[in-house]
Amino acid sequence: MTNVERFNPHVADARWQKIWEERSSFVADDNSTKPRAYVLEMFPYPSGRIHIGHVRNYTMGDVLARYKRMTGHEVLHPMGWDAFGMPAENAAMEKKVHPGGWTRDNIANMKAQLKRLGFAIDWTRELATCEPEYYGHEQALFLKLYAAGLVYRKESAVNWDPVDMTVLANEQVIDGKGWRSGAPVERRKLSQWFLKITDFAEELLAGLGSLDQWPDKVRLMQENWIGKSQGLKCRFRFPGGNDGIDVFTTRPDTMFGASFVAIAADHPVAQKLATNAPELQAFIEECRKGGTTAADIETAEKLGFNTGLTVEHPLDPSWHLPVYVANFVLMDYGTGAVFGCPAHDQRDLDFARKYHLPVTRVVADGDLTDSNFEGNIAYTNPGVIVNSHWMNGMTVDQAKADVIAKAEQEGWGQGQTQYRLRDWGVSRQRYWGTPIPIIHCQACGAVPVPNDQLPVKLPEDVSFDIPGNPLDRHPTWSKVDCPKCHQEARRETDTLDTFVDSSWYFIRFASQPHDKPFDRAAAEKWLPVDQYIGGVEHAILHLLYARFWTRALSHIGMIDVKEPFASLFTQGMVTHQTYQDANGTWLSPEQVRREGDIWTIIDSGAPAVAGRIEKMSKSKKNVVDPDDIVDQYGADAVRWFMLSDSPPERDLEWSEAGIEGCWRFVQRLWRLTSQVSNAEGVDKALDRKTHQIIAGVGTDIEALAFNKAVAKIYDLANAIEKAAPSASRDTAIRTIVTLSAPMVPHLAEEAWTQLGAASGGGLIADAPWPAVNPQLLVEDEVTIAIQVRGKLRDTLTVAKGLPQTEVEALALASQKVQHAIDGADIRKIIVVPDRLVNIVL
RNA sequence: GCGGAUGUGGCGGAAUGGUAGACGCUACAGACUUAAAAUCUGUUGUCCUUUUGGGCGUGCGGGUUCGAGUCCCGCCAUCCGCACCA
Repeated sequence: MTNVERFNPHVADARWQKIWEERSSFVADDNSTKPRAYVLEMFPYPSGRIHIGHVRNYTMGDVLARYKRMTGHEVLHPMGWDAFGMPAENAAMEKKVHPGGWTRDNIANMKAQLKRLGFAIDWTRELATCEPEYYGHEQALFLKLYAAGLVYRKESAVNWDPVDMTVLANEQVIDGKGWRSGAPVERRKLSQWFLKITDFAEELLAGLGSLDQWPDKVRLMQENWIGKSQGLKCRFRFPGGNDGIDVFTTRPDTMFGASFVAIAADHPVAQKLATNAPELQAFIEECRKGGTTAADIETAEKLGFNTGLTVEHPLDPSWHLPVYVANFVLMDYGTGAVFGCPAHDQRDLDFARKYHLPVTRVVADGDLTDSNFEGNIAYTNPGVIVNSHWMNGMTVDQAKADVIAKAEQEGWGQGQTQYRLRDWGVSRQRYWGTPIPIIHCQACGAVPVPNDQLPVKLPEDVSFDIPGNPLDRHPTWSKVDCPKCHQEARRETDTLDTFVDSSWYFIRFASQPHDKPFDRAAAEKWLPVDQYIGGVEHAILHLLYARFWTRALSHIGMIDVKEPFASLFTQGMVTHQTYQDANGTWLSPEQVRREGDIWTIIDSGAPAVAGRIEKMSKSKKNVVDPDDIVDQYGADAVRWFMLSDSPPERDLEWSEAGIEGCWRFVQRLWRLTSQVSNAEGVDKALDRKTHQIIAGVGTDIEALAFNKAVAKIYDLANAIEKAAPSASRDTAIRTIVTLSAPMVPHLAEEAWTQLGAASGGGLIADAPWPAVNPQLLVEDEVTIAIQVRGKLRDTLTVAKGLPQTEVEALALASQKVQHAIDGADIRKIIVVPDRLVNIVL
């Protein structure tokens, strides 16, 4: 093939990208009458450079978007920037740059990087959450939710870093110390804004049932996060009084097994007692100090403090139980108090053994019905109720219902549904976020900023040379008059959690008027997102918040969409081999050389160790920069690599050999396009292959099984190369270019022109997906497997639809089969039409 | 601890209960070339025979079935998520 020039991506990529842009090829038409497809990948945080995970994510979405265009859809495939957040403030502190400038520079760089990959994106809808045109509308939505009673303010405990003077997220507290300052973190009470996501707990849970295009894993994670449980809330009264301690339990059936009541350190009763009990005060302090890491919790001893108080058992007021303050009871779940039934709860048992409390069996463990419970492993399986007066003999479920009914009838408790989900605290004491549009007035309280004063813009003149929230110490920004009474007042200086920004961007993509967040009718035309693609790390927070926000907007009548993402796909990571030297210092792959199974450091000749294949990370020096590989191989080879081999939900290992292979295939495809012969004649076998593969690739792309689609295209390429020139072969060549167009669009455009298919200057991006001739999908000859006792002995190629008796006869005529039967009696013969014959001896 | 996923050649992975290993990578051999690159043609699960064939093979042990990588039961390993949630 010396006479054919190579495909040169360094020229072709940019040329086609320019043409797509000039022709607005990928701008979505709101008024189109075609069926719609909204394809969305999770928008990136503008950290500065795109990484290979972005490339994989956006390539997948791009293939789907381009395929949908080719199959006659009006496609919305937008891109934007999740542009608020802490890294910009950290950069401001470290590099003395303004967060806005830093962020906008990063966006410009990353946009240029994305453009080099030739994604079919409607850039006219680009948005960045840090721009007032976006966050101003977010403020308006926030105030709508506020007006609807879905936003409130309450005192809440936060992690406070006393050096940086800021609130830290739980993830930023490491071993009880601030991740940046290293100072011990304090628990502080601050007034914080909350969104009432718990109002939607049941809806969000029930809604998961309708999301049948979501991974089960993600639905399950959300289900667990919402954490619905049902049980009894009841009061254990102080003797003789009406006051008492409210307790929530999912096991009311075990109430006769109770031996103590335990309350959280932060429980009001404990707090009150502690005011004149220094020992209890000290114990409470001790509880608060306890670590919150997984290891801490697992090894933490169950500790309690006997308050000396007793309470009456609701089912027998003469029976008094001691009240402990215990370190394993959480204030923010249920009522912050539990009754302990040691025989049937492991924590309670640990606690009871330590403090020598009674352990009474009330659920039979098989034949074990003795009220005295032995051992240190609680029995939590189903069983029959014993040692429980009138409940004896009931099942656990019967007893639960019975106790709840009794409690409700007698008025000391009621059945209750409890959720683990808490309201969403959205206050952040930071600069680089959406200002919360509220004004605090001494006289009027919290007053919403009037709509005509939105957006509340961030001030530009801020300093980051001292810790704390720059908005808080800005000399003038927070000083405003109350919109109601016009007295001096103060702006809220907290900003919104960035998860709020990402909770509605997909609506703004669908409709972006200047004067309101979105136009209802326009947004509803596109929504819900038909296919959402992103990392599984967002399985809970982002996806739950976005679902909540959409439901909240629906609740207040702003949009009639319940679930924002009809179909969700979570893609795997891109991994790469790691290397270390003898001292454990990480080495980049370019620093090492392989000789057989021995790895050496190129510079020094010292031995290197090939480590685990891990997610690309700077610290492990195994990153590959997308720009570098696009420089080297062009966009199409990189895109092809991202789609090949690994199923998209699994991790993909980057490899030099792999990308080389992709480069070779791009060239091979290019060479094929020069082989159009204008020969005549039909090659029926190739026609069949072509049409089978058209059908298969389409099915695979719709299922996001890109690795399988890629394999089928290879298969067709192999078949074309082996075929003799014919009209069929020329058609197959045109077809393979079309089929691969969503994956390698630059090459496909180039080839399309070369093939003369682009008469009139048409683009393959606008070309229709090839039609399948169903007749060609049906083989007229089939290969039938012949088994003897389930083992393959021979294969026969026969006409499709050959009658069973004839197939049987042919099978038995086979020498190999006769040899395998070896004269034995044939008990029966199973015939699966057109597939196989199994001779049973 | 709870929940979930995964386990197939040297590697990534294919396979509506019906011919296991498609397709790619690697490796090896050959062709072309002065040579290299590129390209092309083979071979590439394993063992025995080395031609015909045949045995064994989808983490392990059972089961259902004419037939199991696939379905059921019990283990093991790895990975992920959640976690003192009453």
